[in-house]
Amino acid sequence: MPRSQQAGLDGVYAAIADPTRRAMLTVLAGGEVKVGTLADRFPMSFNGVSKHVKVLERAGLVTRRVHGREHWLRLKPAPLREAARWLEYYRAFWETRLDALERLLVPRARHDRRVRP
Amino acid sequence: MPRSQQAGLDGVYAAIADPTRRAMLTVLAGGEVKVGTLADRFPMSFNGVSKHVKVLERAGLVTRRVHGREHWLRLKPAPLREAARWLEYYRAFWETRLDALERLLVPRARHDRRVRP
DNA sequence: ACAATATTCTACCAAGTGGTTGAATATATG
DNA sequence: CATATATTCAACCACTTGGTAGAATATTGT
Repeated sequence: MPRSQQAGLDGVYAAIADPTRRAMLTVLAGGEVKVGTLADRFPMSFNGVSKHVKVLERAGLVTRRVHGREHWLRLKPAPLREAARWLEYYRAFWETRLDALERLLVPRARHDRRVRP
Repeated sequence: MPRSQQAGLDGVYAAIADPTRRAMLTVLAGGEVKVGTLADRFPMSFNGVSKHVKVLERAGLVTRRVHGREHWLRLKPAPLREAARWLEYYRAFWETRLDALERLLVPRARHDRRVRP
């Protein structure tokens, strides 16, 4: 799988590495909320929240619908699916290579043959 | 699931958010390598590589076995398993809530009933 | 003992992050 | 119109990050 397809995921992993932003996604999963409503739920300045939202937007995890002076935020699950898929793909790939290596190095210590006392 | 159990994963997600470090994990999946050998494979100073390795170590993804003047690095897949598990868990959680909401809001536009012309 | 090797540690730099405050902008309401 | 509301933008701060270079440390080989 080409590096180019992977590039977009950097932002997603970076975004979910922050517990505040994960908490925001959980709030967003309950439906659209305004930036201000989101800000009320976090022990942080309005602007602090606004910045986190921008990070989530840049990662493609959240979209914004401006209605008058209100900005409504909506969770976009697609990049999460991608991120989960890739992580699992790589996890399996890395682990398989590692397991294969171990099988090569450890010369098959059979379980059904007892060591002579 | 308590927040405390989640805390360790921040480092893992942050670590894999960097493509250089993901590439390093792929190299490490091929078996133990010295820091220097790893450094030879990346277009970066030895010290740069050493720093990335420390990030991977702090995230628990890599362990170090010092043998004389050589430091051998080994991939530890356990935190990756955890990270993949949690990401999938949350992905499903967020998406399920979102889907439930959509089912609530969109009042079941049946497919098998045609609109009158 | 000496020189080469493998590595970290310290210091530095530019850029990014997480957070703040204050000003600016756009919109709604009296 | 004037004012309150919802939000961004700009500046700033302390800290982290990704990278560099140079000095220090530990080990090996001659």
